[in-house]
Amino acid sequence: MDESKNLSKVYEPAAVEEKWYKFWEDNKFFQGKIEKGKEAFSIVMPPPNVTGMLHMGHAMDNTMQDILTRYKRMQGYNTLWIPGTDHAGIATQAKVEAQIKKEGTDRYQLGREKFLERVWAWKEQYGNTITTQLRKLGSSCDWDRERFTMDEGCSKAVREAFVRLYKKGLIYQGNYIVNWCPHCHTTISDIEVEHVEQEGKLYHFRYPIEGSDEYIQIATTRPETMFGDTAVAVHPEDERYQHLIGKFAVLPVIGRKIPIIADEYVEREFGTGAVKITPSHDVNDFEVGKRHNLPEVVVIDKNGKMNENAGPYEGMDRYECREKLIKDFEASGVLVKVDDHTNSVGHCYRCNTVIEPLVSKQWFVKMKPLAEPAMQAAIKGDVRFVPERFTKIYLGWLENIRDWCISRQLWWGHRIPVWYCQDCGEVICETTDPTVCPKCGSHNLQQDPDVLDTWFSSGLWPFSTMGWPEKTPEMETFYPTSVLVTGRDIIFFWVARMLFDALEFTGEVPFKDVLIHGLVLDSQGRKMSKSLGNGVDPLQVIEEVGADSLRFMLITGNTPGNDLRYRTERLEAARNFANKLWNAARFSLMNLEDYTAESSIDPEYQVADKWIMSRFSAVSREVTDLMDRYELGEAARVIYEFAWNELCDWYIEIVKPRLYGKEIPESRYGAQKTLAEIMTSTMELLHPFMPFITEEIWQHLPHEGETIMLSSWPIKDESQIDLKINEQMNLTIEVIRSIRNLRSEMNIPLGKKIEVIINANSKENYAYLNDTLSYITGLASIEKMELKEQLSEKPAQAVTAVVHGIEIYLPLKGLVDIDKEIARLEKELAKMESEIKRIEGKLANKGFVAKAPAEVIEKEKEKMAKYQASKEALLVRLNDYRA
RNA sequence: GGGCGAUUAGCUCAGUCGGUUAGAGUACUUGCUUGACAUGCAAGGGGUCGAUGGUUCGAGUCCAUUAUCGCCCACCA
Repeated sequence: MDESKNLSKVYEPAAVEEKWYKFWEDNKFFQGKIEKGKEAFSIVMPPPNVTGMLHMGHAMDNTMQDILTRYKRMQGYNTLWIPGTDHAGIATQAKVEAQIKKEGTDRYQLGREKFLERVWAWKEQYGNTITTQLRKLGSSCDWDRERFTMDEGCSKAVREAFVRLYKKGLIYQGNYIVNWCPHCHTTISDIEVEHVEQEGKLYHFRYPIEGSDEYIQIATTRPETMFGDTAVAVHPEDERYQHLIGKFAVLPVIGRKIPIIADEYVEREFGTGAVKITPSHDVNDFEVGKRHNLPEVVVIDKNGKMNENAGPYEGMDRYECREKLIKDFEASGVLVKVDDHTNSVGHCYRCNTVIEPLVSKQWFVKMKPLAEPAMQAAIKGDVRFVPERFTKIYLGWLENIRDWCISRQLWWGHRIPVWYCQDCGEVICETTDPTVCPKCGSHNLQQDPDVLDTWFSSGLWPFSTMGWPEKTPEMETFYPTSVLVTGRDIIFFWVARMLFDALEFTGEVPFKDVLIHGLVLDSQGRKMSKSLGNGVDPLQVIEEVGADSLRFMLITGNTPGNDLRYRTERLEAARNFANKLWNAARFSLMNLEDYTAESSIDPEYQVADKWIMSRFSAVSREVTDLMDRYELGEAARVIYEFAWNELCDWYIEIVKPRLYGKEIPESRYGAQKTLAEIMTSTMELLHPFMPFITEEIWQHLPHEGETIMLSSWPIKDESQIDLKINEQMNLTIEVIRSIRNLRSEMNIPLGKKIEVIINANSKENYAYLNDTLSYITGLASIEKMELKEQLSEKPAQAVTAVVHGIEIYLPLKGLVDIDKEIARLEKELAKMESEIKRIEGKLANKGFVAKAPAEVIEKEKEKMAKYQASKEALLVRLNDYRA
């Protein structure tokens, strides 16, 4: 163990953090134990992408989880925090595809098997990056239970879940309109589509009516889809078009006949009131098409290019086609006019390509039956969102949910466990790979080429990580988990899906509380993003100021659900706090070198000792309450203020003379004992927030046990809160402040010793101050002090301050400017009078006296008495001067 | 088109059940090489809590209206 003398003046986190993390991990302190009869606390980590890097969002999310986990662990819960990573289908595959592109090849040339080998190799190479980074942050998760969404167990869970849903009829295959990303070359689900308002054009075309000279004018934002038109729709009650319903329009260029139909979906006021219907490339048109049995003509292929149905435009990119078409139609007179028009266009959330809605054969999860129990769980309160307002957002989403398209045309992911018999067409879906068709006996089976949406496996995460579908000890001990901590941006993607999956497969909610936090924004309030280049790297920050400071910065001043701006000033404040703690520890250790917990000396405890212990009791209780309500930012603030203001600025300053001087061993020993205890307890209270520095300091201090992380949460008995002592110290502090203030106003530097006369003006105050006189002389740098219960003769040449009726005189022979002094006292008097007037008004208010709680009234009366006493003292002094 | 959040000191933000003289960090002013810490100490200045109306003995806090900014959701071509 280091000697305190060797502690550097400035805290150096790097070595300390590495040392302790290794110590904790090597000793398996993070491990969740399979124990019966001990209350469990469990969290599953939202799995970061396996090839990802730790960003500020992760740092905040995991700091919150770690704080809760460490807190509960110290409270004696059997604690488990399961870490893990997500295979992140599209993102990871895209990275590897980019890599092999540089080698001049692509996945199709490579083939499925070879390509997957490359992805696994990539995963092996980069998969540890983020878990290493999470360790640097101090995350106390159980690494022995680390999981990966594509490991054997999780894959088994995915398979089981799919088969169960399939057999229940909740997974089905069908030809529907889906969101296709022409760049990622796969379908994506509705929530993976980001709608962006865009300035676009509204093109008006005229289609000739068959067998007539008439035209029908339609308006569209997507001219190129006209080759897929299979009808023109008008509102059934639209008088303008009554005579055309049932007739046919003729598509320009290709000359195909399409019916004019009536459907209430059409808004008469919009455009021309006539809509071209393209069932295979528009979600609404798809619905209309279903209602009217319209054929579906696909005209845009999976690369976003026009196909053979686009006649002369075949092979063109969809936007190229649009341009060409407009030019051609302008010439041929089909184009009537072009209006400016803003509309919302769907983009792929991964690559930002404009989504092409198209009809294709995909797998879907039927949502209504799953959504209902998931909604009920929130309504009944089985699951609770913090802050509560997110319940409404969650419910709103589930209420309007549409079926979930889960098949992805990727290779990296869980392959859909469905086989098709090539001979009889039988569809086989089982938990074990089939080798023979149960219907025709054929061995010619082929597995569905697609993989599942990454979020399909994420939804199972809270229980797949615990070994479901097996009845594992983990499931029995730790499931359902206690709380889920996550960002509000993935409530739909993830939280909702875990809820309906858990209810379906385990019959229980997967977690009781959902703690939602906001985003970490840059200093200007913008989202941190790669493209903006405004992201701050948490690892660099850790390197510079340490993980503790980063954690503290991410937690303080943050409210659940709200965004947090990253500002270097705040980080510096956190770093300064760490340094402050460090130096308080240095001070303590310097003065505890000869300290032993057991001694023949009888400790003498003074007011300050009792006060700091009393304050700690109150603070630890408040912190505990705040933690239990997930008010982590407030809890951190309360500890900060206690440690810096009360402990460092007051207690340590007061206790110095007792520690330095060895003349009264009992007093010194009492101070040592209190200091040792308060420092240790404060480190424990702060440990969940700043695990490294608290461990380092704690280990140097007298302590019991191997590690601070397994010490008991330092909540004190309420009976240790001593209000009388608090009052006495507060009075002492105010007196010291007043004297310091006088010095400052009179320009007397602290170095210069002064003489002070105090007239307590009451028995009680006299007794109080008499007890703490040495603190006053010490902290106000007083050479000669005179304290009287009632001063018979008041000093003539002195400046005066009054606090709670106590008169404080600072004799300054020949230096007192009487006029200035009178002005100063008058100002003070005016202040008192205005306060008195305010309280008088309150107390004169019949309603207040009748309805306010007794203690509130009592408080007001006490204040009144104090102000009155001060006022009178001031008046007397003023009269002396005026006389 | 709906919903949510924010609006408090120059700046960035806390303020939970309505009840001290509304707080912190930072910035600012003044003075300090006080034997833990200048990443520090001491003393200060700085706020009509976005606006209006209401409920209440009492409102930063609750209700209504409204303004500005931000976010989310929604199939008007």
